[in-house]
Amino acid sequence: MDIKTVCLGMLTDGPASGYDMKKCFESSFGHFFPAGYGSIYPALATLARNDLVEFEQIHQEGKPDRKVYSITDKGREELMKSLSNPSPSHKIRSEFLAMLWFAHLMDEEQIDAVIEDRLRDIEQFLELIAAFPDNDCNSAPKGAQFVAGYGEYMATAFKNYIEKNRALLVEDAEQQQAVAAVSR
Amino acid sequence: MDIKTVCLGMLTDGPASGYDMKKCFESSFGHFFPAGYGSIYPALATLARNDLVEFEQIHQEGKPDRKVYSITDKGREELMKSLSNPSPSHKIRSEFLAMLWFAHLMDEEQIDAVIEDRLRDIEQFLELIAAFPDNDCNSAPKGAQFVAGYGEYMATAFKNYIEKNRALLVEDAEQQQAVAAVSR
DNA sequence: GTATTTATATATCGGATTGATAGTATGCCT
DNA sequence: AGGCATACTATCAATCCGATATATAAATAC
Repeated sequence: MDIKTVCLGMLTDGPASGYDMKKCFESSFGHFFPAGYGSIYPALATLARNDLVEFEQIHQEGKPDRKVYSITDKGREELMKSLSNPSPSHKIRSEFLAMLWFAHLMDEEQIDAVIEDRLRDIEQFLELIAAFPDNDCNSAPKGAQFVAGYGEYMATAFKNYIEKNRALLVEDAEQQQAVAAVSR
Repeated sequence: MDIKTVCLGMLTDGPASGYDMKKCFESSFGHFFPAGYGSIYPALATLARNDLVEFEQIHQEGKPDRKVYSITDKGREELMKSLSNPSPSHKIRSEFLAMLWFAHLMDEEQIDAVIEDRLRDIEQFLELIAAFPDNDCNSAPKGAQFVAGYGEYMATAFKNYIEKNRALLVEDAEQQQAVAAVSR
């Protein structure tokens, strides 16, 4: 289940260009499996080299050519093989949490700024997901609904946790400042 | 906030070797910011080259030498600069969710296996975090408590979501099988 | 009426990260 | 005797990521 596999999976829904796929990553997929052009185009090139996808070059007036990719039978086989992996990974990489681990080295303003930024991000994500599936790159089979539901559920939980526990961090900073004031 | 910065942060808690730090990543840090030897040793080498850390080579009888790293004043400055970034990232990369997005291409057994595997993983994580902070690489300041609390809260939420919604995925598979049976 | 931004599309490059592997020595289990 | 765990170091190929380049048209801003 690397980016190549995800691209293959997207193509089971119909032919698409690299640009189309990027939009799909932005609108929904990217929230649990991010990818930019630097990943997508090389992935498609490799897939094509291995005959797992094929493409048709379509000329457009006033716009760059499109390369529309479709999955091949060999590609479908490969995809099925990937989907039979019984223990797919699930990883978080959070500068946010890493930073707050060191909250005792930060001052109150910094902590607040970081937390507000994250809350904004979560809010934005919840808005985006509320528009699902209309907005989306495919017409929401059950799996996609499950995943979108996960996104909403977990984002809400995240928000709740921050709101309930942020005081823990900032009080600590206030306390330290108070201690510092006394010791002066 | 890359791995170099995280290593710097860890060293504010006292000197440590690359091996020590790896253990710290395994026991707690790795759950929101994974890193292996392939990241840690090059990071320490670069930090040392830039005088952000210094190290002492300690010979041991019957064991390989240890390189014990400490943060320098220049390193502390650099760390503070990194901690002033007001919008640290927070990313998920989940083969698990990517796979289930394509649940309609999988059969019931595969889906079940994947979900059971994830539930086992979550359970294991909850056990690990229950042992915090005793078990851990440092004595839990507020920030670390906040982050550990996040881990527990979110893992529990994840478990709940799966348990409440897994039927959605499997029923779908059953339904499809029923449809297939009728059309035969 | 020009300037900037947005949208459509491709693609690549340097740097960062990962997972696997290698090497070396002791001790413990069976 | 063989295999595995622990304690340390370290590197390498493969992959991935963020930023950037290129080109044109339409929309929006100033």
